[in-house]
Amino acid sequence: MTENRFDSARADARWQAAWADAGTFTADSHAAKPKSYILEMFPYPSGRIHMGHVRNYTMGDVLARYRRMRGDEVLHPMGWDAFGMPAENAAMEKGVHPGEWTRANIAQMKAQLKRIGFALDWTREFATCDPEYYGHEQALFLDLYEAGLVYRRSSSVNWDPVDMTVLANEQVIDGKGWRSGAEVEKRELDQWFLKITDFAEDLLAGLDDLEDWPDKVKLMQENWIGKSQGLEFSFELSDGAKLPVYTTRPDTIFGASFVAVAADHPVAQGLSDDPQVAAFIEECKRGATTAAALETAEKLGYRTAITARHPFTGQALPLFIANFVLMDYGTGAVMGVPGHDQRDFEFATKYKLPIARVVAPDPSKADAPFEGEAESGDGVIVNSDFLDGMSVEEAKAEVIARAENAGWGEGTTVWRLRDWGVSRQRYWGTPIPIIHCDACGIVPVPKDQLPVKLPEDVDFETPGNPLERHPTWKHVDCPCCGKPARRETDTLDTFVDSSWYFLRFASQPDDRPFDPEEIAKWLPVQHYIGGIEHAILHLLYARFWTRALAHIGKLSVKEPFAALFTQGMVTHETYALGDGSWLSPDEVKRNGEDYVHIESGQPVTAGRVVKMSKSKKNVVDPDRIIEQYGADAVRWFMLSDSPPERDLPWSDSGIEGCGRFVQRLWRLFGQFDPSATGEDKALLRKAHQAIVAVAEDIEALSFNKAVARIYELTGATEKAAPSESRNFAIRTILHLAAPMMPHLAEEAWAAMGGEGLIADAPWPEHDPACLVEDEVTIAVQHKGKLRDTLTAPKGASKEDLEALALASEKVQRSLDGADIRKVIVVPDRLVNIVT
RNA sequence: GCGGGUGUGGCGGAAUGGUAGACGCCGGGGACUUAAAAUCCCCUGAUCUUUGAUCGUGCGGGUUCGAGUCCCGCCACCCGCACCA
Repeated sequence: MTENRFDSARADARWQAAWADAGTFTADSHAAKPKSYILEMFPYPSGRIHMGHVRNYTMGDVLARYRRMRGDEVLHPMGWDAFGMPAENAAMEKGVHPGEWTRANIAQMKAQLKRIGFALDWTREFATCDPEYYGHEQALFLDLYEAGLVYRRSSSVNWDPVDMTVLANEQVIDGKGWRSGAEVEKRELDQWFLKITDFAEDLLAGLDDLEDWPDKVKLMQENWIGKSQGLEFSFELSDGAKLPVYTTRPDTIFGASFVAVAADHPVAQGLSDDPQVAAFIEECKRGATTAAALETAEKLGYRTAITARHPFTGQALPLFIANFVLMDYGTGAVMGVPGHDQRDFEFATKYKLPIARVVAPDPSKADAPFEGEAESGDGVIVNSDFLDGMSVEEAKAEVIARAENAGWGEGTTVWRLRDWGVSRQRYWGTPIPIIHCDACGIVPVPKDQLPVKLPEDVDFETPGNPLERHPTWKHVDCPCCGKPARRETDTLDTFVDSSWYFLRFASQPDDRPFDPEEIAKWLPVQHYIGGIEHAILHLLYARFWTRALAHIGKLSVKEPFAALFTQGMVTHETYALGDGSWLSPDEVKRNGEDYVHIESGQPVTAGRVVKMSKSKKNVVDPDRIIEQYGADAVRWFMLSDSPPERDLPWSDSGIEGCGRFVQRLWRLFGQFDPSATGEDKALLRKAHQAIVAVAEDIEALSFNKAVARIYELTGATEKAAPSESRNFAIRTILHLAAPMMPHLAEEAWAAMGGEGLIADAPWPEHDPACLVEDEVTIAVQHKGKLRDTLTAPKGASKEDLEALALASEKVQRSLDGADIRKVIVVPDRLVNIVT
């Protein structure tokens, strides 16, 4: 009696061991083959692999296995983004050392990944918390420091009062910390910065070359970098001072009716002895923090006694302190042109300031009134002296030219992008390799003393930075003068760790961070796959870091990721009890149309389908599913149905279907019959068509379509009678499905007596001659509707097709004797009869 | 507010301007079985006067012999940014 069920538990383990023993997926930098670097964003070792990881890594895995079948030497590595706050939180909550906690999580998650059978090169695995890794990172930091791309300054920072740490602008969402969700405060601290702004222009221009990045991501980066061009010029103030302002609309300068500065602008601060001014400044600080408040915030101003002299008309414009002017953009001061800027319009309306028109649709409408809002669109300049009649663009250039000639202003570019603050007042991160000496100032740690290792004996009893409190760690002798000095106790933002890990995967010498020549063999990454949530932060930093290293001659590549793919999330229905508490899918059962709580029998409300998250309890544990259905069924599910960029709704019946299909294929593979003879031309054609189509689909990352093709070919093959062609079709399915269901494929390959591992077998060749159809189905339309379908020989003439169509009984009935005005024939496709 | 995306059966989704709904899931019917599981077969957009016809891809127009697809104007939802001068 033959076993006719595929035993996934046995097969999964067997083939995972076989790949590991053979070193199948170990990448060889010296191989003569073409190289493919397939990379998925490495995970934070939070404790367990979740379905989102499984989906992400399955996509990369299919690509990696496919590229191997296509003859490439593939680098498909995995590692751990291992520094970060959760480890410290665990330390505080459970009294376990962050390193210990992290290592245990890594061990667990690695075992989980292995059970899914990913084609990973584990020989290159590392964690960013390995001293070897962060030691090299410290060396790179010092390289950038020497190149002048790192600096320290006191600055107002975003302080997260819950996590007790500094956040980058990018980590503040709606005025709240991205992790803790706590309201962010402002604090003055000495901080380390990376000069990402030096590369603003280049980072922006580089986006144009990233053809295989989603437009959405490029646009988000473009907006984040925020280039704007305009005029910076100074107003002479009535108190004799000069006030620099920045405007992108110098063409509207004759429409200026006031000048405004930010509440924290020096001019405003200079007036703060006046209690009214001080009170207004306080009010501004209180108001504008959250997005919700900003949306409805009224434009508020305080009119000072100072006036500003208009550079052309000499008119005295009132100077306001205004709540809508931002200190950290441009110069922190603006000229107010109410007619052509909505904020200025609202402000002028409230404070009864003149609203002049200086741009009009055409010169005859120079005095047209405004209809309740500013007009920021294009037009012709009016009421503006020498600018009258010019276009907006001409006028901009003219004003800039005159300002530059007269010396009171110049054309400038202003960026939204800020330098990257990398200091974190945290223990579990890469120590910044700097020593502070009272005599010598800031002294880099000599490279031969790297890595600066984190001390192991730390306590997490009190919030804040344990490095600061450590009894000995920060006390060192100055490398310059030998006198007692202090170590920097800040650690690096973990985004630094993930800004170069892809380089270390490609090349990992002991004595330096990487070898540029070896990097050049693999980079840029051919497919980089991860979540859209990294569209700005990680991806911009990685692009910057790579550029910065290229800039100082450490690298020859500038763009790390040739193609980016942002995959959708794995979602699941949510379940809630009447009191609003969430239930996990295990806790509910279906009762007809409704759900009930298994334990209490209470009715359960099925809610929206949203991203799986612990807080909503709508998670499904991959391990449990693998145990039940095997790795291949889970992998297949991750690839089926939803296009990869969209969300994938998890369903129990879906995974059951995948489990059934694994068994169905296993039965079909068992029908491979070496003694069968004869040709089945139609099936042969379908098999060859599938070879072409599945390859195209995989290359386009349309895994859902590749899956559908395999289903189709499977269905056709099952129905076909035994023949040599059928054997070919069976073998074809085996190869096409191998990147997606590798364990089943190996097991069947071995059972069929295939040589070696199917993981090493090439992608099947298609025969173009077999693709050609000899018969085609022709649609016949009349009055724009389908009336009949006919079978005709491929390549039949227009005349023949027309005659065939008119001979159809159904067509004749539809025509009902009407006069035929025109017949349109598309060869091999359709006949459309117009009456 | 600005920018981007999406909208197709009960559900996930297919469809170079050329047979809308491939493929999967759910559902219905049947076969096999003492019974069940498993498996296999058939049906499965809506409506109607059901050998057939009409309607149907968010809504309203348009181009075309022919529109899910192209153009114009809306609507809804999702995502990103947000007082950026």
